Amino acid sequence: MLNKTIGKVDSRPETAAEVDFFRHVDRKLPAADQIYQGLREAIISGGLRPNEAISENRVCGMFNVSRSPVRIALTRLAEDKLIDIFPQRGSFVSPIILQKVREGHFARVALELAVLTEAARHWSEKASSDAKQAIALQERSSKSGDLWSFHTADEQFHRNFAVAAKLEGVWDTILSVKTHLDRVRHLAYPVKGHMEKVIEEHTAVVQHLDSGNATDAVEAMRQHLDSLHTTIARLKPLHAADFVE
Amino acid sequence: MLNKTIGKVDSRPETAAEVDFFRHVDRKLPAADQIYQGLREAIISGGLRPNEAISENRVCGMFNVSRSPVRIALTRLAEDKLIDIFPQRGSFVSPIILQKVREGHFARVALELAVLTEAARHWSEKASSDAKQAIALQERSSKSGDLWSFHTADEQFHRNFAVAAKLEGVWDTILSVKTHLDRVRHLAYPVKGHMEKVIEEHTAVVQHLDSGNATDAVEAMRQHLDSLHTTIARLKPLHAADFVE
DNA sequence: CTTCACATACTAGTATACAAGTCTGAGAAG
DNA sequence: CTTCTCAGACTTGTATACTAGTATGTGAAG
Repeated sequence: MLNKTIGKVDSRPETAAEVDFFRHVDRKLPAADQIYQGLREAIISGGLRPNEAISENRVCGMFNVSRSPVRIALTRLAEDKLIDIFPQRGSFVSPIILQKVREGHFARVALELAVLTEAARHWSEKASSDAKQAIALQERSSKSGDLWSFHTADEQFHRNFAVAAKLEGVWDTILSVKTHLDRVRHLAYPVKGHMEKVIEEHTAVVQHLDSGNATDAVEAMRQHLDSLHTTIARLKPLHAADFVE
Repeated sequence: MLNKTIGKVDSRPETAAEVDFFRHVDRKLPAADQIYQGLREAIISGGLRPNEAISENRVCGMFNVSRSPVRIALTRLAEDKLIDIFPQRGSFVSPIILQKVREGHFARVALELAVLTEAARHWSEKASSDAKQAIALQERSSKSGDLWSFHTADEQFHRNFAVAAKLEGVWDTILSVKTHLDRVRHLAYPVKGHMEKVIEEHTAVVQHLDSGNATDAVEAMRQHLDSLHTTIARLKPLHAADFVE
C-alpha cells in the first residue's frame, strides 16, 4: 500500500524524541487527530523542544503516513500557537512566549474562579468524591514520578468543577488557554516538592467546598493558580533560550 | 492551470448563498485561510443555514480551488463546532446548540468583566477616544442598516478594552467563545431598536470609565452582556428548527 | 404492492504529483 | 582569499488520484 517514498523515510534512523513519543497510527481512527494529539503532547511536555524544526515530511516519517493528515494536524497546532509555519521555509516549535503565558494565566484564573463559584452552588457528594479521586491519582503519580500522568490527573481535578457547574464546555476553553502555561509547568515538575505542594492546595480547595465555604474555596484556588507566577520567575533565567518577550 | 474537474464544477449554477458570499480566492494569499474566513462569516451571519449540507466538493466549486485547502478550512470549522463532519456521509452546518450558547455566554462574561476591570486600571485618553470611535462607527452602520459592519464595529468596541488592559491575546479567546453567541445575535439584529439599545449601553460603559468609576462600568457591562439572555428567550420559539438542546 | 439485492453515485480520508519559494554549498571569476 | 553565480535539495501550498464507507434508486423476486 505504501509506496517507495514512505519506505525510504521509514527506513532512515529516528531521533530519540521520535522513538520516545511516536508510534504508528491506528488505521481504524482518523490519522490527523492522532498526529495532532501526539505532537501536541510532545511539544507541551518538552519532547519536541522550542525552535526545533518539524517539517511535514519529518512528521510523515514519525507516524508513517502521508502529508495530507500531517498538514491538517500542523495547521491545528499553528492555530494553537504551538508551532510557527513559514511558507516555503519550514515549520518550527514555537518558543514559549511570556506574553501568551501571562494572558493565558489571566484568562484561566477568570474562568476557573467563575466556574468554581458556580460549582460551589451545585456541590454534591459525587462531585466531592470525584475530586478526591483525582487527588489520589496525583498522589500515586507523584510517588512513581510519572510527570505526564500527574499532569492528566491535575487536569481531571480541575475539570471536575466545570462538570459540577454543568458547564463542561467551558473546560475546553480553559484547556486551550492553559496550553502555554502547561509548557512552563512541565519545566517546573522536576523541582523537588512541587507536586506535593500542588496536592496540598487541591486538598484545601475541596475541604472548603465540603464545608460549604465557597468564598474560602475560591480564595484557595486563586492562591493555587497564582503560585505559577513564582514558578515562572524562577524558571525564566534557567531556560532563557526557550523563552521570548 | 485548472483542470476539467474544476471547470465542470465551476460551470454549474450556484445557489444564492454562494453568489452572495463567495468569490474566487486571492492566489497570492493562502487559500485555506480565505476559505475558512469566508465560510465562518457565512455560517455566523446565517448565509449558510443550520443543517445545510456543505460537502468538500461543493466548497471547491464556491471558491474554485481543489480539495486540499478546503479540507484544512473545514477541519478548523469543525474544531470551532461550526460544522459537523460525518466521515463518508457528509459535512453539515451545525445547528445552534443552546448549551454551547450558555457556556459561551458564561465564559464571555467572566473574561470581559475581568478584562474591563484591568482596563479601568490603565484607562487613558487614547483608550477612551478609540472606544468612542467604535461607537460612532456603530451609529453609522445602524443608520445604513449594514448588519455585518455593525457586528464588526461591535467587536472593535469590545476589543479595545483588551488592548487597553495590555491583554490583547485574551481578545482572541473571547472571540472564540463568542462564536455561538454571534450566531444568535445575527438573528436578533433585524429587531427594531436593538442596535440603538446596544449603542446606548456601550456609551454608558465608556462614560463610567471616563469618570473613573470602574465598579459602575463593570456593572453596566454586565447588564449589557446579559441582555442577550432575553434576546435568546425571544428568538428560540421563532427559530426552533435551527436550535437543539 | 412489498421487499430484497445490487449497481451507482455520492461522501470524506489518505496518498501522491506538481508548483513555487528559499536556503546552501560548490565552484568559477576577480 | 573573497565574492558572485547557480544548481540542487530542501520547504510549504495546491491539485489530483485513489480508497473505502454510505445512501439511494432501480429492478427482479416473492
